[in-house]
Amino acid sequence: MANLKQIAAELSLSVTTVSRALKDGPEVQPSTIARVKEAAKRVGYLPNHHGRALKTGRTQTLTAVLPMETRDHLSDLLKLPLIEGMTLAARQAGYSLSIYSTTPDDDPVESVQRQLQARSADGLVITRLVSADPRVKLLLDKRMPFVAFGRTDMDIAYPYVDVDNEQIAYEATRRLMDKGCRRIALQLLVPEDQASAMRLSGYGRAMAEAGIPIDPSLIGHGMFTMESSAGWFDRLLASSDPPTGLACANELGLLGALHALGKRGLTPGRDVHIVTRDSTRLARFLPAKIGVHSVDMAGVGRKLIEVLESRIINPLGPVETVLVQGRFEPAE
Amino acid sequence: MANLKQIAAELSLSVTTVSRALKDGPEVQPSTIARVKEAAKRVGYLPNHHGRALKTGRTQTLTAVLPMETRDHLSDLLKLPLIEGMTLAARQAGYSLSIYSTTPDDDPVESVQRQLQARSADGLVITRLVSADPRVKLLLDKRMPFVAFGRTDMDIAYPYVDVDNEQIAYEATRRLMDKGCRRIALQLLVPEDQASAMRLSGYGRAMAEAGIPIDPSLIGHGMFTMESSAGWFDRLLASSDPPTGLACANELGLLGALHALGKRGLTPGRDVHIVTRDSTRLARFLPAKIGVHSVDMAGVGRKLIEVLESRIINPLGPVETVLVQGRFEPAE
DNA sequence: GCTGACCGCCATAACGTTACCGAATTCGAC
DNA sequence: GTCGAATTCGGTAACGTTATGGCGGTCAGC
Repeated sequence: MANLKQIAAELSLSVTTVSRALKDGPEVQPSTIARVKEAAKRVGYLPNHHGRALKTGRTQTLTAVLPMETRDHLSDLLKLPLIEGMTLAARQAGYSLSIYSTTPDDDPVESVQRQLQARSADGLVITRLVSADPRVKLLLDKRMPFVAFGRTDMDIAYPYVDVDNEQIAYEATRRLMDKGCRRIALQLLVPEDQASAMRLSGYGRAMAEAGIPIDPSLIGHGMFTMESSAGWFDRLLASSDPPTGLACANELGLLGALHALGKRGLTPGRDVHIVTRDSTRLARFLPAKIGVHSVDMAGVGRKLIEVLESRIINPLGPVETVLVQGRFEPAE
Repeated sequence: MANLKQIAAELSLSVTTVSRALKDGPEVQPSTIARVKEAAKRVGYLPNHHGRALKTGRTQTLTAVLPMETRDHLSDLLKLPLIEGMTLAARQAGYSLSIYSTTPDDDPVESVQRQLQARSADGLVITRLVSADPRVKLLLDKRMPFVAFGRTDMDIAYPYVDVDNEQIAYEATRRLMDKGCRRIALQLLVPEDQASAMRLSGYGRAMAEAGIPIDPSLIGHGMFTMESSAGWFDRLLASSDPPTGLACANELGLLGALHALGKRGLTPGRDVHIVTRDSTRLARFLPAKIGVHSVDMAGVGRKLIEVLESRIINPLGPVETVLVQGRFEPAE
């Protein structure tokens, strides 16, 4: 409703001067700036987002592309603190955050293409990277500021924030070994997923150090729902040589595994040792002996926005990369 | 990059004609429409969001104001399917969804004021309504299309989607009674919260029907974290006349309660009967006997967007209100 | 053959903002 | 007293889109 023209008319100034005064332009007399700001406050002026965006080409919005693992909205719970961390940080930096959820039916590359063409965001957050993720090259080519949550194994420099999945998986495996486990099961998401690859790598490193050969049948893929985790772990428990330790992919994987254990009357921490990621602090509240490590996902969200923002401000600056460590609960 | 002017120049048409052709304007020859559309596809034309918004006053974005219960990102988990349901429905309707997270420090009314002044959204989703919510009147006055997730007890017509908390709490309480419980504890969020008020009402109705007087000491407020729930329930269990049944506020409340039970070596389903809401399907996977009922939060999200959309299209149309029922797991 | 209706298209203006250039005034310096 | 520089402001144009009035041409009706 209130716009520059109205303020200008009221103060007998030009629109240009009002615009400049509101951003403390050096070409405007201090007394005029004060008058303009007072009037702007009085009429409740807020700059029109679209007028500004049209003129400057910058939109003051960021878009996060977040994949849903399944069609029926059973997503990894750590997304919630991630979203909340991102929106708060974005707001603080003067941006608004748009969420673009994609289903497994959506092509990830096409989703990014859409965002590129619509150019309605100043920057993009992409997640769930795969080993040779074509989106990275695409966004770099098109010079669209972005930050990745996750890494690729490509030999290109690009800004990312990632969790040190390799180290986390290594430590998780070591913890299970400390409990005496030698047959250790590992939950992963999709094999192409870089985070899963890193976790497998950390798992492999710990196993190699201990001189334990890796049994592929103990490694489960597609563990993003409680159902798949429960079914998979149930089959493992029924095998002739069941695992004595388990490293879960996330809270959902944990709950599925607990379900399978409960069905068989087994007790976690006694019959099978379990370590899980727990960014929602859910696992540590369960009345069961479970080793937990957590990653501050809200912090990751904030960091993502920070990196993205500095990328937007200075697209040619140094490429920031952040590697976030997990925090393990002290072993009892 | 590609805009109407380029297409017009390429086809030796006017910008006006191209614009009309792309929306199948009746004033344009069918053959011209075909030519324009072909060219648009070829150059990868997508309408500039801000140019259109500036001209038409409509932005094609919706904003959902979502409060975080605590400062440290431990929010009610049902928000995740809610967000996913909303973004998908919004995308399908041609809108993008912006998330505006608020902390407990933010004033809810001021948050809405901000959105109003910035007028960068065509519609608003507000949540966590209180009994006499000033936001409803404010938005109605300013003629900003909105939909509420939750209700007030004000005597004004406004569009909302709500969960039938009264009925759910009634049924939950009845279930606990069927198990033989008479001392039934109830978890609520903030007392001003309308959802909590409804749950208290349904609880009261069931108790009255059974002729059981209500013991205020069994009703806990502020149960949005696992910690608060655990502490509260632990104190209840330590009392001289501990509860034998518990109706949890949500998954977090449940986990807190389970924690308190576990600490004392008590077993849910035997020592204390528990019923909980479970929109993430988390509770039913726990290896514990817990009665669960769920609300399809993704469906609620979709419904919210549907109602909001029809509100935007026809602001003077009938006020849609939707009451979503919970679904109880069959009692064993 | 003239009128009027209609079809298909164009030119212009406007949404609110900012970038750019230019103009008016003041002031100090010589 | 003249000149140039600095200060302070205004006018114009442009971002990409759509709404509006209008304009030439065709065609049916009388």
